[in-house]
Amino acid sequence: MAEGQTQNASSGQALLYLTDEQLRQGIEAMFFAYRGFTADPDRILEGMSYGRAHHRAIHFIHCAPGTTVNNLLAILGVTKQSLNRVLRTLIEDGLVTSHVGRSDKRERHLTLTDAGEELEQQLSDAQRARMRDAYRKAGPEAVAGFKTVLEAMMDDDMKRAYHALRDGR
Amino acid sequence: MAEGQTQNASSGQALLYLTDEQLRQGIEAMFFAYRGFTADPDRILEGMSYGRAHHRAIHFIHCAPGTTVNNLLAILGVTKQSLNRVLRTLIEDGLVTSHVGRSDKRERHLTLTDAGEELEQQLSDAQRARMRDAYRKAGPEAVAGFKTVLEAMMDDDMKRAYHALRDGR
DNA sequence: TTGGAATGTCAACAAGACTGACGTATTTTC
DNA sequence: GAAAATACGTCAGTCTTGTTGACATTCCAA
Repeated sequence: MAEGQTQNASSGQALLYLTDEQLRQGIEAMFFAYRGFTADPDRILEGMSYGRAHHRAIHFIHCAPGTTVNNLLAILGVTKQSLNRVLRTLIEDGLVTSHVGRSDKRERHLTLTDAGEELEQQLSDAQRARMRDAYRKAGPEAVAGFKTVLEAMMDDDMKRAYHALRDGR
Repeated sequence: MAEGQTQNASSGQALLYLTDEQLRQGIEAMFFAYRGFTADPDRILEGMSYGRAHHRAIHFIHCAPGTTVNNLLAILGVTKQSLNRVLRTLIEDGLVTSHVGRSDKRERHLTLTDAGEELEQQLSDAQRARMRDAYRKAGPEAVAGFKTVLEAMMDDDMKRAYHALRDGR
């Protein structure tokens, strides 16, 4: 408790950015920013019987076409039952296709159809537009810092997933 | 569509950080980092019949003791009915007190009890610990950039709420 | 003083997460 | 070749957290 104070007293001016108050500000910034981050795609999705869960699935299938269900599960961090509900509707609606694996026939490889790609574009255009504005306002140094801190906040296995996606492109 | 390309071609090297690929990376970083951000409090809350919604309410009541339900509503961005369910359990369990307003008897003023403050400490200690680690790893310049970008991502009314909280302390 | 606006509560419902159990096909291991 | 492990799908039930709609109370202004 009162770790901020301890930090503060023991290490002087240089670590002022680690006070409890500064951390609390960061926490709140994270909360409000995440709301903005999801607001635009949510708006698009609402009224078309899809939600944020569908968006996430579409996003990562787009990034890693032909990925397996298990793979997607690990990235999204949900149960297969939960993912299955989402995938089923996406497949029924013709946005995603599921192909039996060639080498391992137990696996299902997921890909976006043309309609799926179209929706993905629509959603990520909206999300990127906000991101681009924020990046432009903040400038390249701020963006570099932004990514550094975000990466430091991740759990190790998420960091792995993050890098796997990055390097896979 | 393909705005990233346009940007790229039209403005040369200086704006390379605004390519679609860079933006996509930022989006994914935001997704994975938010998971880490909520993981520790979630772990504490699980099994005590509370969830993230309770955490959020407790957090902001702690920051602005005596705040009204309406006020909290605006900050959290949910419906009053949704907040009410959460508040009711917190009040029943003796973590929050609700006092009828003196000047305006329609209002309820919310405060944390000692037990509420205790839980708040426990939760925010966990969340701050992760934040502090991330901050320390990233360094002060990165943290400054982090906050700049997050603020630029917020909607205007969230930005207002964010600053109101900051300045109120 | 009366009608509209604001504040908050109760009830019912939906999305999306979870667990647990089970079935099937396929691959791997012994 | 039989047994165990893996990958996937599904049914059923629960929980949290969001939503609307209806309603009571209180305040304020015409």
